[in-house]
Amino acid sequence: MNYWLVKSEPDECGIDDFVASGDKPIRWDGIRNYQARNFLRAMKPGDQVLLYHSSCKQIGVAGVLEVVTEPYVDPLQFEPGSDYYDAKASTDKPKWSAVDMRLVGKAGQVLPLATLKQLSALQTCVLLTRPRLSVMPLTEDEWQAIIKPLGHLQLFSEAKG
DNA sequence: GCCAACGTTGGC
DNA sequence: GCCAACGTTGGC
Repeated sequence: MNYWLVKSEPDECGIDDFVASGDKPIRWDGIRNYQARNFLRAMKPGDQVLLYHSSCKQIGVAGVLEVVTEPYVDPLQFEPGSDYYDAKASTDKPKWSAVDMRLVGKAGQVLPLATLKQLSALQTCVLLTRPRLSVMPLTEDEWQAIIKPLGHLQLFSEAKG
């Protein structure tokens, strides 16, 4: 099993969207960066994923997701109306991939970026060393270092409240 | 293949 | 709104 971190603006797709979706997975699509895509393509069902909220009031880790499908062709690349349409992609030669994820749990509080920056285990973490990458792997040590201070996770049934 | 110009991400 | 850090594009 692998560990990952994905970034999203909560206005686009945040932890509360996963809470609202409950058991039903949400498609993680619209990745249009090759490095991020290549990491996404390495995802397997059962992999654990931290959801990071970016460009918002409370920047930081908001909860835990789980990969539920193998990576598959992102359909948005073929939809001319979509923000994620790619004229150079064809059904013969698709360029971009997506996976489905579902909520594992929502953090009681967002674990802020400022706190992450202080964790010694994260000093070499891709999150802090490589800006602008929206899908990245985490080592088990990095995962543990974030999960601990993240505290109790509300399961989707709880989080719905 | 090089590199300048431009666009995007994302924290502050 | 600003700007640093990148990635992409396109001329040559």
